[in-house]
Amino acid sequence: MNSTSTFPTVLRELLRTHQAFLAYAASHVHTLDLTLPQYDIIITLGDTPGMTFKKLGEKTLITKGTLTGVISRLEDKGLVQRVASETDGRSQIVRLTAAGEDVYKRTFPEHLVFINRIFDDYSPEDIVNLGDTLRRLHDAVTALRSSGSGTLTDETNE
Amino acid sequence: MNSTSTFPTVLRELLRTHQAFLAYAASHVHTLDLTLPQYDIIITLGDTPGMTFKKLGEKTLITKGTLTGVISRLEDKGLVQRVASETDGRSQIVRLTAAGEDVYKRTFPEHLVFINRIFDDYSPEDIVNLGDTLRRLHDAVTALRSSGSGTLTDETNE
DNA sequence: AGTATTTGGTACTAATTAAAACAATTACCA
DNA sequence: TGGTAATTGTTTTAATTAGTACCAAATACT
Repeated sequence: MNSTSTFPTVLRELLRTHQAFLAYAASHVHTLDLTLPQYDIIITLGDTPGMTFKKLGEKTLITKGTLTGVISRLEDKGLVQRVASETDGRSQIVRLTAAGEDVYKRTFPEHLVFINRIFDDYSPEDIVNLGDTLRRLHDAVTALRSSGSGTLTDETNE
Repeated sequence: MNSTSTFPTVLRELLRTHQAFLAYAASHVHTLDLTLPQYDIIITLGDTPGMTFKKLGEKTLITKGTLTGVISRLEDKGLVQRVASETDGRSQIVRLTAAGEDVYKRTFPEHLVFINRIFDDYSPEDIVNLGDTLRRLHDAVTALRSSGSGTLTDETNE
């Protein structure tokens, strides 16, 4: 009824749902001896010729400082490699090694099946509505973030 | 169209929305020289006589191992205190100190206004629908988690 | 009573996270 | 052209996170 009720209820549900999804996804990824962010990198680089740290961070929503560590650990495992960009002396290109490609091709299809099992009871329309609902909330938050009190930049997609 | 499209689209939106909300909330909480989990503890303990580590973890969705560190840091700041339970020798009761109560009473109302600004363009019905949508997704995930491959217990809400 | 199991909290490790400071490079612009 | 600003990735720090092992207290079960 009053405005104080929306915060604890609705937004806790957002956190709870997010956590539940991460735990579910991690239960599969951990069988591959990879962490969730590490696997996120693998599937983002899959079927691409590699990409810049900057673009990789935008796609995976991982901050550049964090990304350095994640990539280094994947490099130690021999799954990705850094290549200096030829056009920009500041940039590093990250791409899968042969071993990384192998992990991607071998595990991604089953990962997709595992994840999509969540939506077994969703109709195509339900999924569209879910996406719309989340996008609206996202837009409502980011609209405030730019005008509010933070100094965060508005990171649009590509 | 095919099933591979649901994962990257819809679930990325969940992560993106979650991150955007955390960044927005943190922009306010950081002005209080507190982290988000720390402030979460403060507002959870506010208007209560204190509660057990276990219950505090359930309400804030923070794992017990993590909770020990967060509470210790709040204790160092003089905002909460540990009290041994009188009925159960294993339990510790965590409760706000006078200083903690003061922070809570002084900042929570404005925090609520800050957060609820997100829903300025939402009708009461929109908010109910948002909650329902998130809860359905949460239930879909946890239903799999118990039958799937993890050993996680089903933590129902009281 | 007496042992076994469970429970509540702590300690420890590896990884992620955000934030700020930094070096190298590029872009801009007057 | 020369100097300033912006960008890219690394480094460092403090905090959170999940997970495991561990300890003490409480409960269950003979």
